[in-house]
Amino acid sequence: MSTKRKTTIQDLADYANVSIGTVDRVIHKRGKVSPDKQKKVEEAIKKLNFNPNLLARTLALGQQFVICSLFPGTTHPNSYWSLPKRGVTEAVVDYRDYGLECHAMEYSLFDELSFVEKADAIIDMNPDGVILAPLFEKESLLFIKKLDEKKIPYVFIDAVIPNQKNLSYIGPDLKGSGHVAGKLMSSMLNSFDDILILNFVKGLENSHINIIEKGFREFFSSSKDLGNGKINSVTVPSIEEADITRELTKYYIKNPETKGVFVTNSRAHIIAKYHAMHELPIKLIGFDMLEANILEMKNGNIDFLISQRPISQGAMAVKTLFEFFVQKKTPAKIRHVPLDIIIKENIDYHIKLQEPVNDKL
Amino acid sequence: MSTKRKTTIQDLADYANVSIGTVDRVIHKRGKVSPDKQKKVEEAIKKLNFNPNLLARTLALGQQFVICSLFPGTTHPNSYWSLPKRGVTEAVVDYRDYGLECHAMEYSLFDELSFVEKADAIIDMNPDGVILAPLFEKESLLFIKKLDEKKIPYVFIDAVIPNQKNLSYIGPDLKGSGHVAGKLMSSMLNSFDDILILNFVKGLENSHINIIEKGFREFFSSSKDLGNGKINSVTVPSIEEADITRELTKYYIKNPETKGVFVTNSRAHIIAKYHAMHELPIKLIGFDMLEANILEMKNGNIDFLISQRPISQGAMAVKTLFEFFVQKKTPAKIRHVPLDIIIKENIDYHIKLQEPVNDKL
DNA sequence: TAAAAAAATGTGTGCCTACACATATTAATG
DNA sequence: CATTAATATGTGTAGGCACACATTTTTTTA
Repeated sequence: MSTKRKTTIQDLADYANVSIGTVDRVIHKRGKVSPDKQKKVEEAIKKLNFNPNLLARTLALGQQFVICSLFPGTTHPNSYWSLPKRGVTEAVVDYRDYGLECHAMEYSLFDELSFVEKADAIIDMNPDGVILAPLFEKESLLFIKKLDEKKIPYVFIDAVIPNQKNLSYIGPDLKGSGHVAGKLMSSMLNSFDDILILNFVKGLENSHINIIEKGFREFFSSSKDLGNGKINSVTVPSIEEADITRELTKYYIKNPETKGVFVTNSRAHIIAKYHAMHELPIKLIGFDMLEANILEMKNGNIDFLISQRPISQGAMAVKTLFEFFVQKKTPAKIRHVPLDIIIKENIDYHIKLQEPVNDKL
Repeated sequence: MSTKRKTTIQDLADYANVSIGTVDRVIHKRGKVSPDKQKKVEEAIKKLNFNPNLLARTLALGQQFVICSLFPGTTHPNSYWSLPKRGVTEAVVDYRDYGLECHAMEYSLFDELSFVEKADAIIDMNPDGVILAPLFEKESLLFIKKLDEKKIPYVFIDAVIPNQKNLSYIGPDLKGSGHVAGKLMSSMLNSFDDILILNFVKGLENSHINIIEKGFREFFSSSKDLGNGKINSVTVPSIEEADITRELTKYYIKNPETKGVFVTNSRAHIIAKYHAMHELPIKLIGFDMLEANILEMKNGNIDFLISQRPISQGAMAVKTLFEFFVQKKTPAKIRHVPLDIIIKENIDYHIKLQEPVNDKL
């Protein structure tokens, strides 16, 4: 099956009776072209509908882009942060032939110093772009100040520090995720049922949590028909299962009428197991499709999970930087990922999508 | 920022003390290489971690791929089928430089003959691959028989004819979508509430609808605690608003206790308007993020929409064919898209994702 | 008006691969 | 051992583009 060839610069040159060198100067606005030929070439570009071949261009330029990612380390093999990381890795493969390379750096969520160390290492590496999950706000600010100085573009992922010069933020709308959780909770409960909001503290995640909780409460307060029960929030200053269990027991003994729990991070599975063990018919909503959460959802111990497409986030971040480098595309400053509502009945399709792609060659 | 260059075939040649011609023969298993040099080159590939540059390869081959899509025509500007079409178009742009070209064909959902005509046109065109929405089963079977004869690979999208030689099916799990709808409905209603399943007929969609309805009923029958109310189904043999309204009125007068409606296609917006007009507090679940459905959801007249990522479907189909052509990747035969649960609170994020990408260059 | 300077335009090479073709090496045959 | 056949190996070119450099044309200056 043959079809019309694509227009090349040689075609333009022929049309305008000039050499490809002149065409090239026009295309790249390098000047040194007489006005009449300039016009003629521009006419050719329009008339022949010229689109430069990105492949050939890339090949000719032989450019090399190095980006660094700085994410929290994956404590468990299937923890949340392995997912954005996966998205980055997969996207980098797509752009490998275009000269893109990525160095993945990790810091510990329990150690600000590790963040600083890795950040410095990135600065030393002098990359072309950075993908950053700015969970330590203070340290992140110091880091991006250096990036700004070196004019290295950076993309925030998953979390955001407002009013910075980041190229883009790719992640959830935290308040919106609270709204979604509120709606889902209200659809399962009666308006007078009591609800518990459960926060965990670790590092600087606090500020985020507050916004999620705010959104959740906002949903109920925006309607007089809803949320006539109590909505309490408890913050457990630990992510240890023992600590959580203890706090939970304390709370439930005091508040036996609790009908729904909203866990503002990815650890709903711990609560789910607790509910199952104590045969508590309490509705449960949490975040993220971790292995453990998937299991508890399938066991019927989690009713809704809200997922923020962590893999897509990673892939989008890479794509954003690449398009900025190669095509000078300026992305939207804020790009909220869809908040996927996961239930037992549709979770398998989402898992399938998470699975690595098939064999090569 | 400089970094180690990527390994080229020249590097391999140097390492193995042969010419690039020999390297090429090894890479492409063209034979005519002495065993010792063969081994040496293979060693070089491993040691230098060689990955052929897809860009240079594509450029060198100068290959041209032509695919055709055969979808139902878009009756309204924002109808369902404009979305997969959008996905195809956008993906084709991504692969344009790789020599991919797509001819979009459309048939009328009310005219089998138009399908046959376009199908024949595609056969005449002798494309390298086809993306097909096989909504007319009988005619589709004739079409793919011809495709099989000509060894033209094809991908089913949105709908599937079982047991064919299609490269892949990309679309929803229909029964699963019924399960999801069932779960969502049950979460909103009491177990003894009456439910109406609403089907519309147009063309051969019937068979699909039956499966969706089956899934919906299956969900309720699988639990003794649920679905103790009546679950009736009505099939309206038209998609005209007037006809639908009449049938609905007839039904509601006979069944005033109806508490929930499940519309098995994308026309929930019509029912939504009816409910609003008559002030009926009936829960409503439908499919697909059409403009009209989005509006009614925002108005509060639709509770849940189930979306099957129509844009992704189109994009995935293109990607599948391309990877099959270029990288000989064999896709999974069935790829069910995630069933997105859309509510008023998360619809905006999904709309944003649907919007066309930003400016170029 | 010739020479020098400036501006405009053209040419050639590299990027990496695939493939046709040319050449070199080895094996087989009389 | 010379000759042919078979096999192995090397070379050249195309593909579209960017860029450095060479060459031509025009303008300026003495």
